[in-house]
Amino acid sequence: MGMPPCCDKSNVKKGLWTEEEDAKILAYVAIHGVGNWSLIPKKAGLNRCGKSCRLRWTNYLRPDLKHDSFSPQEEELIIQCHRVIGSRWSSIARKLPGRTDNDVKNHWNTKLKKKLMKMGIDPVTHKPVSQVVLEFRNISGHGHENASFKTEPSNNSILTQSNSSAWEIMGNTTMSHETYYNNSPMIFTNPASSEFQTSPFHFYNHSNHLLNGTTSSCSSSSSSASITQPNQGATNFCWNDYLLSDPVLPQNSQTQVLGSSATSNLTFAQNELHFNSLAESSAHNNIDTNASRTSHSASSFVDEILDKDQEMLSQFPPLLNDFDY
DNA sequence: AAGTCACTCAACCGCAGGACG
DNA sequence: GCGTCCTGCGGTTGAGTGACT
Repeated sequence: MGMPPCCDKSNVKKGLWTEEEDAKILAYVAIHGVGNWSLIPKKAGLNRCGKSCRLRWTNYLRPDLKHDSFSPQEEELIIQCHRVIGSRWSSIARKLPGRTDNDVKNHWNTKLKKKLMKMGIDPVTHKPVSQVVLEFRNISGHGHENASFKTEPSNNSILTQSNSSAWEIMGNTTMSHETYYNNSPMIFTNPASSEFQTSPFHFYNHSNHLLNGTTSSCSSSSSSASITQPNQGATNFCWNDYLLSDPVLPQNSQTQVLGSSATSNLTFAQNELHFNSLAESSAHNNIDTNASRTSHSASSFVDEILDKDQEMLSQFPPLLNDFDY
C-alpha cells in the first residue's frame, strides 16, 4: 500500500523550522484552525510539505504543549504504561497532558531506557536482566554456558560490557528478536521481583497501584508474577510454565526451570514442531478443547492471557481505560 | 584550542487505516 | 468495491550541542 508523496519533495524545504515559519503556521491556525494540512503550506505561504507542517504543529507549536522537562511522576507513568502496552507512544502520551508521542518516545529512548538498564531491568520486558538471560538460556539451550550472571552489574557482567537490553545482548545467538518477544509475556511480569534497588523509581504495586517505597528488594529466583487483587489473595501466574514447558516431553523432565542447570536441548524449531504436532493431534482427539483444556496446552496459554488481560483491566481501570486495544 | 565522542531531540520516512466520492 | 486523500503512528535519522581528551 503506502502513500503517494504528499507534495513535490524536491521543491519543499526540509530541516529545522525558523521562527518566521512558525509564525506563519500560528497565524494561519489562529484564523482558520487546524485541518486539511495539505493545503496549509500553500495558504500560509510556506514552502513546506503539509505533513511537515502538521508535525510541527502537533509536536511543537500546539499551545497546550509543555516544553519543560519530564517530572518523576511523568517518568513513572511512562514506565508503567510501557510495561503494560509497550511502545504505543501515542496511547502513553494521552496519559500525559501536554506531552506528545514524540516527546514520550524520545524521552524513553534517551533517558528511561538507560535508567532501567542501569538498574538491571530489561527495558523491553521490564524484567531483571539476569532473569531474562537465564530464561533465554533455558529457551535456547545455552543454559550450560556461563550460568553465573550476576544480578548486580560488576566488571564482568553483561551490563557493564554493553548498554544493550537483554535481547540485544542475545543478538549474537540464533534466536530472533521476534521469537524472544513472543516468549516474553511482559505484561505479566513483575519488575519488583528483582534484587536490584529500584529507587528512585516506584514500581507498580498491584494492590495499591503505586509503590512509593524508596527501595524494592526481593529475590529474582521467583519466576512468578504475583498479581494481588484488592479483595483477594495473590494469584500466581507462572509464565515460565508456558515458556519452558514442552507439551510433548514428560512433565518430570521439565520441572527444572529458572535457576536450575537443566535445560532443554531442543531447539526452537524442534519445540515448534512438537507444539504443532500436539496441537494437531489435539484437534483430532478433542473436539471440545475448551471443556477439557489442560493447564499447559496451546489453548490454555491463550486463555490464560485473555484471563489475565481481563484481570488487569478490572484491576487497573484508571491506567488502562483509555487504551484502545 | 581543536578534535572527537556521546547525547538529545526535532524532523523525516514509510506504512496503515479511515473517510469519502 | 475501488481509488484517492488525509491523518495517525512508530521507527529512524541527523543536526546541534555539550562533555571529554
